[in-house]
Amino acid sequence: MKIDPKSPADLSAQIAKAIRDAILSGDLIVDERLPSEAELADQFDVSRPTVREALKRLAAQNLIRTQRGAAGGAFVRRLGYHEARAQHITTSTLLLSMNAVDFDTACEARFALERACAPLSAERRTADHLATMRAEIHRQSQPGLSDESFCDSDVAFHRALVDGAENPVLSYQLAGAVEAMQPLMNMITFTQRNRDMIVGLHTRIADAIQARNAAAADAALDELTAYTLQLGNDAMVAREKR
Amino acid sequence: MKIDPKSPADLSAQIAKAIRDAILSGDLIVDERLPSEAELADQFDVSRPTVREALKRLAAQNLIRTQRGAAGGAFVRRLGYHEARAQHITTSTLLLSMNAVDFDTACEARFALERACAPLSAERRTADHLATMRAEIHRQSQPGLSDESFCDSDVAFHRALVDGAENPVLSYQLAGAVEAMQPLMNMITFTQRNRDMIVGLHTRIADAIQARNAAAADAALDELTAYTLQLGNDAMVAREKR
DNA sequence: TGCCAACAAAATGTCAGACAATTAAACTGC
DNA sequence: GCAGTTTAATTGTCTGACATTTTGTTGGCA
Repeated sequence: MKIDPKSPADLSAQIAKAIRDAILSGDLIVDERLPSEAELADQFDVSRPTVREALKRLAAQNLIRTQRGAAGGAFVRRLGYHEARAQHITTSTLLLSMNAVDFDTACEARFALERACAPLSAERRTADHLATMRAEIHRQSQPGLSDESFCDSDVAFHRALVDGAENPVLSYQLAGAVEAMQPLMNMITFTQRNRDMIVGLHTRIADAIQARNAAAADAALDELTAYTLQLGNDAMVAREKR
Repeated sequence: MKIDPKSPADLSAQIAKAIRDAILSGDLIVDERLPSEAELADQFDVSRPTVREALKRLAAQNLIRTQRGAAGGAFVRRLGYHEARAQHITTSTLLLSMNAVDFDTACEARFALERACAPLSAERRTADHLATMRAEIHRQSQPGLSDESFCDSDVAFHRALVDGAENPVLSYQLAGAVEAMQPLMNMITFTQRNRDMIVGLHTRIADAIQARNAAAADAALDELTAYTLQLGNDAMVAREKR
């Protein structure tokens, strides 16, 4: 691992890159301890604060964790599904919020991906997944629910649908699409009639998944896609009038 | 923005979180300049190195960029598709490589998602997308191509397929699934017969997309999924025998 | 007046050294 | 052998300084 002190890039960025590459290439394996900050400073011929900045960069990317104390130091961190999911959601949310992605595009992407999971979910869903879906449908039917809570429940319902496919990679990928949509969905004000319609479609989806009927689930999702798009466009129109 | 000096968490982590929240909540908008390091140190009542560690954390997440010089400082950065894509791919690759995800699971997820894009791509693909697909098919047919180059071309082909849907959110999401699979695909040694088979299926897919025939594209992708799974399992068996 | 060069100012990048806090391991006395 | 204490290693933080880069300003000169 070498760095170029004459490069225009920050030393701490170069050091971070060198270590990151070592982790990605497998030179450093999970739970392996990196040299101490003082040793790294020696190796790269820089000061300790510079090394620390590099380590903080890696820590921000969840690549390492640090421990204080005698046997402490920086350790290569295992990136679990949970952290990866959280990172993916953050990135996706930021991408949507900072780039003025229109509702239609995000919505289309989300439902297209979700429909890819439905057949697998129909095949493999457990009783647990069904129970979660039913519980969320019940929650969505409660009168006096705030728009935010309704959206939360919506996300939970769809997450159960995706999880039913029993494929953690799929769940991870979908999390970014579904959860990142939430801020956009939250801009919609749901009338009671909207909610009844959505709850009805959710029920049809849950029924289809329970009956292991992929085609019926796909049809219901198709209708839900169209309805959501319509609601979003109505909200846009109302927003512009205001 | 406040921090708690008695919290067990690092001060730099707390400061980074405070600023990150300010960006995510919209208190700080794109291209806005943050206070200088010295001012932040004053505000949070910590030293400048601590502030710097916090800023490096944010820089590692592509949330800010820094400029040196008189009118320099830290600026809120717009997260573009390109950076988001790169981050997503890094996270996905790491997730797959560090968690011993089995080939079948990753493969299933990838092709399920890709099949979700095929109908849209059949509808909207431009001549450019088709040309890229044909070019990659031609490259894959070249004799003497290394396994790595073959995989690269495979990724490029599928990327063109996904891009054909003309939905940047879909392209972004799919990048994680398709590109992160590459290290796993690279473990496969392709015989000439394998390649012929894959090129044939790719040709059928390109033909279907060109004819705007979603059903035919889906069928070909289905066969490609099954064939890839078989190749992967063969490779696993060969690996264990060794 | 208008332009160019030199200089000053502001900001980040880097360094050195020190001390505090925390933790595991070594040691010591019983 | 064990419990309590000490010690050493390591990260976390602070202070102060200097280097580097960039911008703005100011002064002189045509």
